[in-house]
Amino acid sequence: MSKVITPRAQDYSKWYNDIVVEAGLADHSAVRGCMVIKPHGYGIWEKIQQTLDKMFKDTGHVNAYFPLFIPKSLFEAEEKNAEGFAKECAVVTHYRLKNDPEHPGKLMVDPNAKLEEELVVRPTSEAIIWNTYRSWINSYRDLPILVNQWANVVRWEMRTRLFLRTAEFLWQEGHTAHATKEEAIEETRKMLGVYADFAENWLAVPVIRGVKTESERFAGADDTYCIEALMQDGKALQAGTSHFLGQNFAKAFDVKFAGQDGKLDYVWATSWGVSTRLMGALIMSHSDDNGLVIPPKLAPLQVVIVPIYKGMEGLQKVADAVAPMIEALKKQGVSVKFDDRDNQRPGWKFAEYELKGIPMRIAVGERDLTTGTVEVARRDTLSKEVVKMEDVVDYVVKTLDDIQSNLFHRAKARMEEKTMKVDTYEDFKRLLDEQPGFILAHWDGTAETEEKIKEETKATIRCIPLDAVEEEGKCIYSGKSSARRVLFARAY
RNA sequence: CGGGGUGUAGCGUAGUCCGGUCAUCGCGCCUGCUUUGGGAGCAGGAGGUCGCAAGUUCGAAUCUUGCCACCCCGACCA
Repeated sequence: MSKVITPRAQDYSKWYNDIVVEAGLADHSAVRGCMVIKPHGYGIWEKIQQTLDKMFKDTGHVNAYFPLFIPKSLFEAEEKNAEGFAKECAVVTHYRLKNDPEHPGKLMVDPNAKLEEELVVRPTSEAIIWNTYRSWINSYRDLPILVNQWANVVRWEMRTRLFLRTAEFLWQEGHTAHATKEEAIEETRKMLGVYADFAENWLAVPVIRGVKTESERFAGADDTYCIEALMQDGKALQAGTSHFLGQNFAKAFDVKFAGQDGKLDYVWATSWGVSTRLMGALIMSHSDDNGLVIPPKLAPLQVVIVPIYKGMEGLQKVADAVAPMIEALKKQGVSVKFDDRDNQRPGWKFAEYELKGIPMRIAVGERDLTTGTVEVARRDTLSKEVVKMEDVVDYVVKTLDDIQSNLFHRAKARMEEKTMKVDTYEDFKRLLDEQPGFILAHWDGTAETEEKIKEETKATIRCIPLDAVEEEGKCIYSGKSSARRVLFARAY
C-alpha cells in the first residue's frame, strides 16, 4: 500500500485530495479556490481536449474564442441567466494600480481609474457570444452556427475542491444557433451523445443520460440534458451538460434571421460543456489506495520500462536490449518511457508509477537478458506476468485495450450494484445512509416535493433518465401518481 | 457566511500552556562508499525573516493586540 495516500475506507475525501496532490495532478495555489494544474494532470487534460476536440470537429463544429470580460449591461440581458450566476461573479471595477503613498513599496487601486461600466469575468459565455451572433446572423443561410470555445471561466464558489469545484476552471463551451426548434433539440441531444460516448469509451466512466428537472436546469435554458456518473463512494457527479436554450438568448440579444419565406424569426440556441471536473470523475472512478489509475486511452504515458541492473555497464546492457522493443512499441502508437534514472531504485520507481497511474510497467533486469523475458505489470489489477521479449509488443497492445475495457466494466458493474429501485420514503432514506448510490424512485413531478426531499435527505434528482420506462407508480414522498421513475442521489 | 483547524528548511513536523544555548526530528537535497527483482544502508555536509505587523520585556517561535493566508466540515452551487 502507498505510504502517502490515505486509504479510502479511512477518509474518502482525504483519499481524493491525496491522489490529486501526491500523484502530481494539481496543487492548491496562493489564490483561494484556484489550483495549479501540474504537468501530469495537464497531460491528461490535454488528452481529454484532443479527443473531444476531434469529436466536435467530426460533428461539424469549429473553434473560436470570445473575451474573458463581459460588460455588465450585456451580462444582465438574459434575466434568468444573469440571476442564476450573479451570486458567484468576479467583477472588474478598475483598470489601474498606483503607488500607495501611505505604504511605501505597496500598490493600491487608483480611485481615478474606475471603469465607466463594470466588467464581469465570464462564469459562462452565452451573453458575450449571443451579443456577437447578432451581427453574424441575418438570414437562414447564415445558419446553423456550430462554434465551440476552449476557455477558462470563473465562478466564485463558496467552497471549492480540487478539480470538482474550483473558482477558476478550464472547460469547453459549445454555442450553436439554428433556424428551427427541432434542429436545436437534435443538436442538444447529439452533443449529449458525444459526451456519453466520450465518458464511457475514453474516460471509462459509465453514465446515465437524462434530463434535469426544472429546478436543476441551467439558468436560461428550456431544457438541460446531462450525463450523471456514480463515484466509488456512491455519490453522483454531473459529468457534462447540454442545454436547449430555446429562443431565450436570441430574444434577449435580439438575434433574428429571415427565413426562406422572408419572415423574421428568433434564432434557436444550444450550449454544452464539460470541464476539468472530468478529471475528478476519472480519478474517483478508477483509482485505488495505491494511487491514481488512468485509462490507457487518456494516459499521457502508457508504458514505463524500469531497468534493474548493477553498475553503469549493467544499465547499458539493459538499455541496448530494450531499445528495439521501445521502437516497436512506438510504431504501434504506444507512448513509452525508459526510466534510466540512476538516482532511484527499482522499488521506488514501481511505487512512484503506481501512484501516478501509469497503465503498464515493464521491468527488465540483467537476469531477463539471459532468459529473453521481461516482467509486465498492469496497474488496474496490479498483477504481473513474465512475457517473452519477442511477444511484448503484441502483449502490451492487447493488454492496454484490456485495461481500458476492464476499467469500464468494473465501473459499470459498481454503478449497477449501487443502483437501486425504491418504493417507500423509509427505504429511500435508509439506503441513502447505508448503501449510498443511485436510487430510482417515483416522483410526483412537483418542485415542492423535490425541494422537500432535498431538504430532508440532501438527495437531489440527478435526472429523468432518457431510457426511463413508462411505469405506473406512486411518489415516494407525496403518494401521488407518477408515470416513471427518476434518478436520485447525493451529489458532488 | 457559520463552525473547526493550520501557518516553524523544498515537504511533513517537535517545541508554544510555564519567555532564557531549542530552533527538534523524519523525508528530500549535496559528497563519498556499499547497494539495486517492491519506496536501500552507513559516514559526512548544506539549508531557517519560526505567516505578517505592532507591543510587553534585559531577552519572544513562545506572552498581548491587530491583520493575512490556506485547509477541513456545513450552508451554497451553472
